[in-house]
Amino acid sequence: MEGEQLQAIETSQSLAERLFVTLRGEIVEGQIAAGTKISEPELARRFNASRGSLREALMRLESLGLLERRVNVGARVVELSERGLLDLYEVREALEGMACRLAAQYHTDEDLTELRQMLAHHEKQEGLQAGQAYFQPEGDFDFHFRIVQASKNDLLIDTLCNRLYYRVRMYRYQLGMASPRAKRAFREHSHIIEAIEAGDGELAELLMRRHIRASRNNIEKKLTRDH
Amino acid sequence: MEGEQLQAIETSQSLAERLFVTLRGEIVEGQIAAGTKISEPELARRFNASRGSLREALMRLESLGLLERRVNVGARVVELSERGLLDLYEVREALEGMACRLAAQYHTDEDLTELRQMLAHHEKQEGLQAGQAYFQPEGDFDFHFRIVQASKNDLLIDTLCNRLYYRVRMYRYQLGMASPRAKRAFREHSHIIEAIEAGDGELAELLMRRHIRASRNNIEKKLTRDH
DNA sequence: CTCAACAATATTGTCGACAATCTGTAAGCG
DNA sequence: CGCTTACAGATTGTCGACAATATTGTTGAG
Repeated sequence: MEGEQLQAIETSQSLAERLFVTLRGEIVEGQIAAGTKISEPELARRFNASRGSLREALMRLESLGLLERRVNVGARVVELSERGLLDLYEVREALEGMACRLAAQYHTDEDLTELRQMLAHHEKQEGLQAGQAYFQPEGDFDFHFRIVQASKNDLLIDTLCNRLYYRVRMYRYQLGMASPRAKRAFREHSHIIEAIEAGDGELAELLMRRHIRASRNNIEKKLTRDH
Repeated sequence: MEGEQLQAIETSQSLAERLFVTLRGEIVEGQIAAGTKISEPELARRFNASRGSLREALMRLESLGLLERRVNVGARVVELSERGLLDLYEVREALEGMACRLAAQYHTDEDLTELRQMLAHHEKQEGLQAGQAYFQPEGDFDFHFRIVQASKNDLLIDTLCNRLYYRVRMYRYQLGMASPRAKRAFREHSHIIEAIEAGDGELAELLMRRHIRASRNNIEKKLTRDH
């Protein structure tokens, strides 16, 4: 039994880094199910890596909030809960709202160009979407990602893009929260960009918060329906 | 030359954990200066620990944003910048504002009792404060800490209390940003608690954001004065 | 039959050594 | 004289082995 190859395509920086990226993907996409107990020796053998390198990857995953580690017990993939998802949206509302406020003030011309371009691409895809919102989630993702970049606040960018968003994607993949409100989301995105372009930070923040809260309410409703 | 003892008083969970706590304290308080290059072998010898255990501590410090690590180069204590401090306050404004909104809705009776108690203690100390705002910073800290706890949003609590606040304290210690606006801060704290008690989340958020933004403006003014 | 103490097993925490990579210095060349 | 290139030293990345701890299964007493 051979250890498997882990993405040789990546610019291989360090083994631990590659393990981290690979495992992060598998956890986010659910190939390693939520709540799973992680066995260090087993995973190490699987990738033909030492336990040390693997442990480094695990610790990074922990700092992402994708794993929970307890001393002398081991690591488990984080459990997905309704409460956790709703909490996440509250934090996003606060953070992305601020990102919009800042983006309205500090965005570059390039930021706006890319945002508009993204929106157009978005609209085109939406045209041939008749019930199947397949690529919508990733598109929505790019939009939020790009807005945050425009805020020019490195701490904010890091917190959202390198931390929370992986958790968001994990929930989307595994609880399948693809927004069935694609058309509405598109209009909201459009208005947000306009506010940013107009330099109206206050409005931009308000719209983004309302946008995210609408998603949250949508989820909350769906969850209580399945109760 | 003997390796030094690291807080035996702590409930020793694991060596790496203790190393982490110790180093975190030294970085926050500036005993290990900002921008310092970290030598793994040197620190390992200093604590009579193996490099492996030390590396684990370093990685946790990195995830706190207190260290920056680059592959095959090593770790440096993060550099303190004016921009970094202002960024930090923007994120706090967003997050703690939301914390207040949630606290107004979800706080327990115990939360309110502790907050009021803290405020009273705070007021008493302020009486004998005539220019020396020594303990003020920590008191202010406890207040914000307690508010966040009352939000009952685990992700928000973790992000602020286990991440950002260490960075805040590092800036306070090393750039000495003890608020010279103690009396005013006290009144603002008082009003925030009242809003939370009244269950007025909207007002509580507004007041907290204004409170933090006032601190930020204060800092910004001081920085431009020293230009 | 249930519960508690104990032994066996497996897993995690810690360590020291080796290999890969970077930094700084000095020699060679244009 | 300045720039590139080779070398030496040191540091980081990776590995396998040992010790400490938790978990599981078993046995015996009540």
